[in-house]
Amino acid sequence: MARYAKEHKQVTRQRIIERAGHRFKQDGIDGSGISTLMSDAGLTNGAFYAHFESKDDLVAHVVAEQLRAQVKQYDTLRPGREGLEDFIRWYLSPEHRDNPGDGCPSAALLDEIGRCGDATKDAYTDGAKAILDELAARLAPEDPQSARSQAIGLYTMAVGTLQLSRALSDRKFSDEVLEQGIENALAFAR
Amino acid sequence: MARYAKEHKQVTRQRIIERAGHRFKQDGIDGSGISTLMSDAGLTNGAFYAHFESKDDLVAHVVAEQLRAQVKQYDTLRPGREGLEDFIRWYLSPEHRDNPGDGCPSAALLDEIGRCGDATKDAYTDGAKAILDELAARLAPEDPQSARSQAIGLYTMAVGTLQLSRALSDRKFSDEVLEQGIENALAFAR
DNA sequence: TGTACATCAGTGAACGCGCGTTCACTGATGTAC
DNA sequence: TGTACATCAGTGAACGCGCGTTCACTGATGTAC
Repeated sequence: MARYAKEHKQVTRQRIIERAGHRFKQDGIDGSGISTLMSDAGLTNGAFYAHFESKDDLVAHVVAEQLRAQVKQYDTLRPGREGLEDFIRWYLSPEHRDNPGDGCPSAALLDEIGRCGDATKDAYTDGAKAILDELAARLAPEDPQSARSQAIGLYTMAVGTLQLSRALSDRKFSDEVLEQGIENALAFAR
Repeated sequence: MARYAKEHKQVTRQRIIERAGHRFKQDGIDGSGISTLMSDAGLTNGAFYAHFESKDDLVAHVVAEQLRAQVKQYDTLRPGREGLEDFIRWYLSPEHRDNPGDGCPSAALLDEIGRCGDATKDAYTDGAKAILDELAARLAPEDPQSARSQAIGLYTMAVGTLQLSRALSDRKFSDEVLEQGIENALAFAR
């Protein structure tokens, strides 16, 4: 092995975290083994413990990173309520439904996170607060209290709708759920 | 072993399915092994394959049974919209949040079901249709089209809210999510 | 009425496998002299 | 300038364990004679 630049190990660690995010969202946390995760990052299983204390430790960092990425994604939207509509239409699209690995971590992993340890739940809690703040700021900057409530309703409805659409084997029904979900979310955000 | 009445094996099978429902909702599907499931039903691991073809086969039957039970539960509510309010207040209660094993299968397992095979998704799809029909009938019997859309919004928001509350390690924040969720759901169902 | 046998729900040990984790080792590089 | 050594990210085999699954067996009962 070559002797690398100072930031090399950090870069590798970041790559593991990002690829693991994709894998977890696709196959679930319990459904993703260390060997697969390391192979996704172009490494072998043995190197894992040079980067993380345990699988739980990785999971907590992945969850934090995933929610951070989702907040960042909001910056690419149009400002204010229009951006919120963009978000809803992207979130409840068939493309998002069919590509969980590239999508929202909450939709892919929320019930599994509920069964994780404190470190992971702490990471999720921090991320969720940031996401709800971001949504609330776009909903009603002048009335923080009702905006917060509305943000919770909007986000939970979006997450639940996408999860439901993914659990349905009837394609037409699944499409209908997404379409009605967009109407519901747009109406709720109004 | 005693020689049993004709329905004995069916009764045992049903017991396995019901206890497995509780276990799955508590520990996840991937998180529940055959030995544990059989021990929950008062049996040993070897008997499993006299009742089910495979774990997947059990999962599909458990999902079907769980949603059937949830539809049945609606019969215990007051009729019409009032019953819907009872449902929302029960669904988004701290008791429900803290006892996933006795609660809603969608909140506990929805994203995992999305990663299951066709048999399980088929079972979920049938059950979800029945639940949405039940909710829609209570929302607006006179306008089936908008009632269906509203039912989808109400159910997905309830599921997403409960999941979110379970994933938060901050108790106060979790309580707040439930309380705002009740307000959101009641407003949405109106 | 008594005995040999068929039934069959359930037992429990074993199968190969992949899990999370550990560890002795590799080998390309920078550094010391 | 050349050589011996320290560094350290990464390798890959191995650990014990629990997974889903298989199977020879058990033993209490009903039935046949």
